[in-house]
Amino acid sequence: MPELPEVEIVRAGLAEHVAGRAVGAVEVRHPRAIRRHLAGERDFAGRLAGRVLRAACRRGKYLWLELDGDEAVLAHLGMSGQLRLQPPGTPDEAHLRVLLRFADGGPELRFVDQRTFGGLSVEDLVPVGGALLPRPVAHIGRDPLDPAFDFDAVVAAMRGRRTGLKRALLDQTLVSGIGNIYADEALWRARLHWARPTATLTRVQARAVLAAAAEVMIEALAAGGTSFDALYVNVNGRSGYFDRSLAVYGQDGLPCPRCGTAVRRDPFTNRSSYSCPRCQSRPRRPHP
DNA sequence: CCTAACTCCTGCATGC
DNA sequence: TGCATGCAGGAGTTAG
Repeated sequence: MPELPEVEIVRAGLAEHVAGRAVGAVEVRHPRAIRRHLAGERDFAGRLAGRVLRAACRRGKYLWLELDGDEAVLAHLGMSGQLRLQPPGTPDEAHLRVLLRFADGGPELRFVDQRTFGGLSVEDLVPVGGALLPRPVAHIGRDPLDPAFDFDAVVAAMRGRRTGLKRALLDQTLVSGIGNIYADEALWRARLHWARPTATLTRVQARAVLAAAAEVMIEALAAGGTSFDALYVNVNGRSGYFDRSLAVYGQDGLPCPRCGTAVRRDPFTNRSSYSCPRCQSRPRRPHP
């Protein structure tokens, strides 16, 4: 569910409320939430107790809290994960999966996840291309909001792919942080069709869609993220309101804000793509 | 090597 | 009302 802006808002909340605090008792309420921590529940809880959480970091949709000693608690929210701060004693949320208490007795950190696609794990930090990343994040590309994001290199790599443009935007090894919502919004802003073969893009077009992705995600960040329901909230349980600013995503049949043509929904890899049929003309030879 | 379908879950809206 | 179906903001795994 959450894409870069939503994950960044959560990261900022963790930096403000959790960084510098020592972990106390940890409770794993659902084993699936730590399935990527191969050593199991006891190891997970034991490894965290007494450790101080340092900086809150992010790459794409992954976020992590550095621990002393080249390790980190890695979190991925999947489709429905939330990290929330709650006063001790707050009743369990319906889908509470992991509970982190702190030695100072202050607000607890709770991982809540309806669909259990997300999870937590403790990982080694490894150097990758000038960054220090949790091992499972080593293959994830930089995101367009990263100061070190290399537009020229990504443009070249994208044009070398034999796939459709939206598939490329969603490939987290090429460019990270973009999900189904912001891919559709970036394509609309750049007036490009989701099935456009990446190999036929000009450099200017490829750069434009990446710039549009950066732009729309910065705007969403400023609006507190996109939320259609209670499934996305920040660490304090508040929703964002960027959904009011979406041009095409979820706007099937509604007028395109630019030309008034009805927005169309197409099936796309068992999900949906939303686009304006007039602004985003279908390529002569669309990528299947 | 690269690309794409499949798969893991729960809950909700929709239609018969 | 009850039940089946499809769909939802993700990504690792596997098959080709």
